[in-house]
Amino acid sequence: MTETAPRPTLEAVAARAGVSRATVSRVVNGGQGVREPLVERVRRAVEELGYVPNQAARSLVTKRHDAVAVVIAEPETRVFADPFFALQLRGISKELTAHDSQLVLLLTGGRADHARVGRYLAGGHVDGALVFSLHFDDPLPELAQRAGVPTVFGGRPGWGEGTRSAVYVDSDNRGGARDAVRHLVGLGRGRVAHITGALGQTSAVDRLDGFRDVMVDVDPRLIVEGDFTPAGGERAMRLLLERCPDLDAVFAANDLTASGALRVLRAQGRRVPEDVAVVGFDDMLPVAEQTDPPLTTIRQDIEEMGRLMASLLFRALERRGGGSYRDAGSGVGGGPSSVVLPTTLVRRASA
Amino acid sequence: MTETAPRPTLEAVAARAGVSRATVSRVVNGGQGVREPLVERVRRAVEELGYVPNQAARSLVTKRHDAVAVVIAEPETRVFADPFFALQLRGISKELTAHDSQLVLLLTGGRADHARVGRYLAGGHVDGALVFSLHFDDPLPELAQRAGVPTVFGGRPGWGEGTRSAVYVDSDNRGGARDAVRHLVGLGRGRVAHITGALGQTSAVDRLDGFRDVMVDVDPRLIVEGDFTPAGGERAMRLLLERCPDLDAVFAANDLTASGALRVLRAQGRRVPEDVAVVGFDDMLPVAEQTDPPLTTIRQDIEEMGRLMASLLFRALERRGGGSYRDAGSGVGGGPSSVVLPTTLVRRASA
DNA sequence: GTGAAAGCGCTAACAT
DNA sequence: ATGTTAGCGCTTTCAC
Repeated sequence: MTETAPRPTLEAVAARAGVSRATVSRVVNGGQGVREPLVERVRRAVEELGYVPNQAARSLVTKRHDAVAVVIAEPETRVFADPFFALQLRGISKELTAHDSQLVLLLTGGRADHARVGRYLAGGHVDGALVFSLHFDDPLPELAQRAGVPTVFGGRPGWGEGTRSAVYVDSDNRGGARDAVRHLVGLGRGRVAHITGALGQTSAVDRLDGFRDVMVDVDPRLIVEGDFTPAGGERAMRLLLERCPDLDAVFAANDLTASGALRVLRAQGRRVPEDVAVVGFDDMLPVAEQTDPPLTTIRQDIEEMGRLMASLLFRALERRGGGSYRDAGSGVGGGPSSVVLPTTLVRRASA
Repeated sequence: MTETAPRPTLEAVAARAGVSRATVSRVVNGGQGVREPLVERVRRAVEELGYVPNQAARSLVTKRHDAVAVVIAEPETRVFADPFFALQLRGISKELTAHDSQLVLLLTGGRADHARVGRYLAGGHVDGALVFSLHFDDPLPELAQRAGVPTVFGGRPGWGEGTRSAVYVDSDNRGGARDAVRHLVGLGRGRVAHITGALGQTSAVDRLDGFRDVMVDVDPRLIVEGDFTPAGGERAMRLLLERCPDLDAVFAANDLTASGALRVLRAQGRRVPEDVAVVGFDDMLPVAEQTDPPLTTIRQDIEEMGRLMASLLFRALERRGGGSYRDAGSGVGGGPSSVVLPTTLVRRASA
């Protein structure tokens, strides 16, 4: 175990350098308006003492934390099983680094954690929050709101109370779904099935809506609920083949679901795409390119979504000038507004 | 974007309840030694104002943060591609929740991030740190040490300067590897190959040592370096088949590596386990059970490792009584010491 | 049992 | 350009 070194304070550095605390503070924070010889003396003292500013003390007065919370409303197991989050975090991470902000990841796998997360956000540990994977009944938007923490959502939140003015970044789920289904129809398929995502999330609902936009009056047995996991895809596919052995195409709500469906199709001797054409959603490379056959899917730029979320958050932070974020943006009009990113069809072998 | 509510302070609550700040503080922190009617009044005021303590202010005086940093020295893409981390985090998460501590995840994908992580740790945001996936040249142990933050490592750290007294939790990598290789030998295999992990990490080195313990004087061409990823496993397996077409068994440094190796073996028409027997390491269920054929492997209880790391950290925190951790443990003798967990062979179809 | 007051370590006016 | 000083919001002696 590491030793307990009693950390030196500003005071100590000042004493050592023979200057006032204010001067040390100035040097530590960029050294503006301090003459060279003094800067040098202070720097040396800092070095010798191994001084590092106490952030709690600093935040107390500046109201800044240089940290942003990323809240993911899923249990660890799902978060880490789905490459989706990795990509999104990557985008966020890049943007935060550019703003010299720390990324603080909070996973909230269940009701019990919510209180803790709420306390953390309200406790003033972070300048803002990026919240993902919201479910319809989720209290998180409320919590963030009441905590007074500027928040940007990943994916359109379901309409909760205080969510009307929420800023979010989303993909054009409905439009992408329409493209996927039109592609299948264009291939001459008439019995197109849909395995939905977890319908507690707007992305799943939107994709279902897109499916329906094209397949009006579809046989309801051709729609089965999944949950965005491979296992869910397998289950749904089996059910589908049982109920509608004559289906000739499947639109799966995401690539993971499609991969499960493909396994079942192969196991039951259906050839893809000859007998059944399959289209996924996400274009998660490690999944879509590894399936057999490789997956035709709807691409969304997930990393960019993450980057954009962080970027919107910083824009908001600058506007409100919270704490010392006083290099406020030009700030004409209201805060930043939501963004919906386009999707594109990526054709591989499965459809 | 959420609105900016000016957060109420202790002072405000005190005024509203008609008591002193001290009393409010007492109530907020458990209400010991305050009479019932007052407690009630204060509670109501807290409720009405939506008061939440400012953690920066609190930490400034208590020196406690009720938060623990988990530092993973890998880029996001790897962290999220490897179920290993998910499991470990799960164990940690459980233990932290039990201690009502927040988990703050810091990913450090490159040299550039190290400074930021170091500053974060030294800045006094957390009570302790749990550090993973260390590489030999990693400056992280040094940083944590100098930051004066109690730290527990996941996996034996390579011997850096200040690492002599490091506390860590590890699996018996060497012993497990021996078991794996002995199992293969017991199956009558004579040409046993080894695909190593990333040799910059002690776990990979220890497993290689275990392999060598059993296969003394092994043909050096039977050892190929991998990197703990499926792609690395594929690459290594191809090289192995080219150099030693007569090999009849493979011990892969982890399950992910084994899965890559299996793909190549199948593609090249080798039957597993008839022609080539394969053993992995980790017993990562989503991987080991899904391969074709299911993988014989060495199980380590990863979740338990995580739980244990957190548990050791808390024990250390209690001992040092840092800040108000004054319910110090019985504290006889030195701090907690490292733990090495046993492994077990899990037999499936591949060997 | 309750309140008054002294800081925790830092930044930001304000003086000089 | 540098120093002095007043807090930031909270906990914690110490009196009452």
